[in-house]
Amino acid sequence: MTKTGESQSPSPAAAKPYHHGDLRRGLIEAARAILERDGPQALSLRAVAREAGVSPAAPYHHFKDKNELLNAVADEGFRDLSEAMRKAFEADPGHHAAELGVAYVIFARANPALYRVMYDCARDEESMPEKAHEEEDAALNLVKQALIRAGADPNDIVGLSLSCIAAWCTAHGVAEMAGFAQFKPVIAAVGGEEAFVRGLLARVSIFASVPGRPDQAAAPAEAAPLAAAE
Amino acid sequence: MTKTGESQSPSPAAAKPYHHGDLRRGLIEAARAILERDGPQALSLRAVAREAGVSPAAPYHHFKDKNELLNAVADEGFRDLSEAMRKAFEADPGHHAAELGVAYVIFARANPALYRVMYDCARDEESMPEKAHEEEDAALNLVKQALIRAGADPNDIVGLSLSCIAAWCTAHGVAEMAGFAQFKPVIAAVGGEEAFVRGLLARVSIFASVPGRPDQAAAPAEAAPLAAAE
DNA sequence: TGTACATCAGTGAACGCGCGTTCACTGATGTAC
DNA sequence: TGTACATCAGTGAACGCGCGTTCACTGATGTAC
Repeated sequence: MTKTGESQSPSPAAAKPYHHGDLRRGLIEAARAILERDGPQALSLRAVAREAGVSPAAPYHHFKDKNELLNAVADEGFRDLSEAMRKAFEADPGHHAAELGVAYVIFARANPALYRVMYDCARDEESMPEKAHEEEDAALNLVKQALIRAGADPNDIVGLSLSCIAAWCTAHGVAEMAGFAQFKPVIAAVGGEEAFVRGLLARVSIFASVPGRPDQAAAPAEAAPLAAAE
Repeated sequence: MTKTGESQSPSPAAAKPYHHGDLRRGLIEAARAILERDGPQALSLRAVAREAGVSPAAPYHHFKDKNELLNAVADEGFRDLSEAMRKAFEADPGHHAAELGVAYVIFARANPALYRVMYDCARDEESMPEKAHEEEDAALNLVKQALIRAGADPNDIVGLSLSCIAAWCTAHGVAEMAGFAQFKPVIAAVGGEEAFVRGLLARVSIFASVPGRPDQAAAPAEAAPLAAAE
């Protein structure tokens, strides 16, 4: 972790020094570059080293193994996602859950391969770094705040958890499927992907009876606001 | 595709004949066994051949390459999923969309590795077999029927499509995330996974205005700007 | 019914590949004196 | 300020592995006569 580079060498940095300076950082960035360019299945340790311009053994001075590098990448992803959601939350005076959902999906769609790595890390939780868990919790907390603000009962712990989880699941589903080619016509019809995503998030109520109202589920009027929307 | 086996040989089948009888079938079943037992990343062509008790080259008499085998497996998965949804639909006198969602999630949760293969096939659609597309369409049609039955406007093509897609996305999200370890406490609190899934599907309305009822639930104001936004 | 033969579904050895990881090493850094 | 040296971050060659795929082959099947 020696901060070299500018401290000693006045050379124009063109000389590709033996020491990298901050290879840990460089490797994570290389990994993200590969994800963006070639997708998740191209993300091997060797490819990352190659991308960073370093020998295949070099990463082992910074990460125990491939998994640890993956975790670091996912970790950073969760931080970025959480940050994006926080910004959206603060930018919306009403602090609506929907804005959090949109921010979530937009992030995932802008970084699909990274998102997939994050998801894979989240799934087998034993390997999940605690930092990522914290970011996840922070994001979920925003959702909880939004729901309470919208009138959810803060004392109904289980109900509130269910609502947060449901929101998360829906956002995940939309994030993963929004890019499906077969949706292109609909996306075009509603005027672009963000409108599409907002439209989807706005109508997940199809499954639900109104919470706290056991009567009726997918009510007749459902389609009406939809039709009006476009 | 020669139907051998029982037609000629009265032997007790213990003798492991040179010809398999229906290796294509056997390979697909072997693949599903591997998926169930070892997960998706264990699914190599060689492993499938091994599982089927056959040399690594044998599958090439039945599938052009690994991808074609994968497609066949996904294809069968889509058929099974569609079938499960159809059954649930017919078993429910009210033909509710929620029952379709539950059936979807239960299938995916019961066959997580298979579901993942199916999803991967669905995502890069160019490799998607048309048979699978048909099954998908059939399943989506059930959802559409359920929504229309619940009062959706059959003439609002785009709105109906959006609703179906939203339902599908939500089911996908729930299916993929229901197994997350961090949800275990909530699952226990609501009395098991099916109750959990039903609870989630029942409250996806958090993103939405209440169908046909602008009051209540997820803040009235929230839905309005959303709907207006598109 | 019996035999010759084309067809087909298997075998098993081999190919080249990229992978994760280890190893002994070496070049650069920065600190103690 | 100058020098000796411990520390650390790199190298590059090598390991064993399992993979997808190809190849020349051979054993079994079923059909034509």
